[in-house]
Amino acid sequence: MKITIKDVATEAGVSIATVSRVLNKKNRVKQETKLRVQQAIHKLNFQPDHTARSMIMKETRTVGLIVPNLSNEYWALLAEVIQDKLWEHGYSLIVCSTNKSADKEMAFVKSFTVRRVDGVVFGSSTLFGSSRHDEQLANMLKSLPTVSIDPSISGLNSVVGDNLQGATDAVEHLIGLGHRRIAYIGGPTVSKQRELGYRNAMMNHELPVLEELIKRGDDNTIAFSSFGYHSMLSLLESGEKFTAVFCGNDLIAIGAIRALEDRRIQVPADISVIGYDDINIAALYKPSLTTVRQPMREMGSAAVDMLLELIQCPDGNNVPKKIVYQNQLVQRESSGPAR
Amino acid sequence: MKITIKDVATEAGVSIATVSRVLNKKNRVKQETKLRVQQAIHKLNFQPDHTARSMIMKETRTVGLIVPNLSNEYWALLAEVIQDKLWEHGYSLIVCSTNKSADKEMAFVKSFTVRRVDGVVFGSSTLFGSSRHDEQLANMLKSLPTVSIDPSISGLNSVVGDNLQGATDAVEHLIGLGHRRIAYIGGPTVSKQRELGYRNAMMNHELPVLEELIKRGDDNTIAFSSFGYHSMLSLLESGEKFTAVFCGNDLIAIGAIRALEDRRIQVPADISVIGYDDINIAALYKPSLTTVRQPMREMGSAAVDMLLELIQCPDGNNVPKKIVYQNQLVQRESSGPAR
DNA sequence: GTGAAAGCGCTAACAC
DNA sequence: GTGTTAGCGCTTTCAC
Repeated sequence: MKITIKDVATEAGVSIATVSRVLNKKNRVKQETKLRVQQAIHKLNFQPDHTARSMIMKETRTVGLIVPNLSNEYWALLAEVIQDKLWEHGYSLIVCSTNKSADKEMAFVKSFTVRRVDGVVFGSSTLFGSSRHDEQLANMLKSLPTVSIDPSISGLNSVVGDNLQGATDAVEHLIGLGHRRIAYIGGPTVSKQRELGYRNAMMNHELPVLEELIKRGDDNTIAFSSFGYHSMLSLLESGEKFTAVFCGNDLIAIGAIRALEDRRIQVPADISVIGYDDINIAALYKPSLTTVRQPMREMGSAAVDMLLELIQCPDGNNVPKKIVYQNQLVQRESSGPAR
Repeated sequence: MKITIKDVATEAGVSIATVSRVLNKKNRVKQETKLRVQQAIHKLNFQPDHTARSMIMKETRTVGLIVPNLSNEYWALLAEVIQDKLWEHGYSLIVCSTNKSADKEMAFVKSFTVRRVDGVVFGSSTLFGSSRHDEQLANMLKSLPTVSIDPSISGLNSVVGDNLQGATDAVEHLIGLGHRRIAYIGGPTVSKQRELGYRNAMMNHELPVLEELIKRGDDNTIAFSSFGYHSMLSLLESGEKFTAVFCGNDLIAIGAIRALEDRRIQVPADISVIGYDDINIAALYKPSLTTVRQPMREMGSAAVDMLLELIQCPDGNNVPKKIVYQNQLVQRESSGPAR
């Protein structure tokens, strides 16, 4: 049988109200009774029921997190940072990974409302369109204190990385190195902003954007690295000339490099390759990857700050904010001067 | 104002009990009233309060997970698998990462009891000794339906990988390739079983275990890859001869390979390297890593099965079980015949 | 300072 | 079939 506040009250010879008072250290209790109660608590090893408390206080001290998956380092790190910071403020984190299923996404949010979480952090790479489904999801999200990471959903607070700028910088770095024919391998579920950055840089320098040099793919189930591998192969086989390739993320870049090596093409001597995200392995890979860093720790931390503020003053001004983090080019071995 | 069961009852012109009945589809309700209630629920967009329900039902449909960290692919994958499977059974997952802090570990478990989670999955690489602290932790864990992953704590159900056997196989593979002087780089927080496997294989073949060829390290804060890098450097500088090295995990192996490459030593032509875990990058790395695979998906899935059983029949036979998964050697490019 | 009592939103007897 | 009522374990007025 679980120990309740009643047992403690009996043990200490006081009323449950008094026990509650020492538990919440709000109203002052006579030092002597307080001590008696504390002893009783200790003796019975009483743990106040969080569930009952939640019901009255109308707060669960729980927040929900939605991410596409955890096997992606990017999201795993985010989850870790968020959990860590939330914990410092007394909150627990329910983590949900969608595996890119829109249905699950919806079901998770629904479960968050039912569970009365105090807030939610929404990270998702499913492209937010204006479909019936997305609209419905956005509405559910809006009824909860929510901050969105990465997709910036109109009407919601969000923290995002400047993918457009990061991608532009990456491609301009390539152009600065003398490259003119630059390919782009985007991959499924990669931010459209990155492709846009590629186009932006090319246009800025009046370089033609050749659709033959662009690979996108839409198969969610394929691993990024193998997508990169096969895209590179098909690029090579197309016969189109190019001296550099900008990839939608690091895993794609690694796959692409593998394909080049298999064909005895040197990186960066023959072809330069750039990735995105700066995952752990980027610095360790051989050749180490030139890439663009998303400041995940900062983004996660900022998201928590925003969320906590939303939770604490629900009536605060509700003009949605967006925090945009700069993405930084990290030059390493995989990019070099054009032949 | 939140919509409650009362509002629905009023709207539908029935009592709250009837609403509850259609909600729980237990006792049968007249088709007609049921319809009226459902319409009211829909119209008011009523979401039954999970918190209130939990209090009565004495179950929160929540389980807690403790892992050292999420930035480690190994644990991230585990968390993902567990969350996924739990969700299918209607449970949510609270994820906590300890960053190897014993204090946090304890605090998390305490919060789990307070939050009345229905069960906990405990994964931790902190070596379980018999210290005062560990004993206390084990006791708290035992008061909850718990299954432990990796450390097998006496008195708890657990699912583990056979690190001893996996490591033995790896080193015997090296020995089979003609290697005689084999080094071991263990790293902080790496399962002791792996070192034991190394020693086991050496002994099986009557090969001397040279302490000079063993690197362990105890600095929790250092990244595995850089630990591998520096350990390899120090091994090289020690002047001791060796033709192969078995590493405590893949990241350490990658660090070690980087060090060898920096010294213009070829892998595997000059020195063979083996890792452990078979993380994603292992197959992608150049050279691809010979390693030992821990079947994380299976382990996570088994843990959930065990936990669910524990939760569903708390009075079941309580002889703790342990499921041991074989670890499989995966031969790739980084190991080859001894010179 | 402290206790009695009224709920929080729901489920589960127990009547009718 | 459906309504009434008594809680679940706590916090919080409101008296004293």
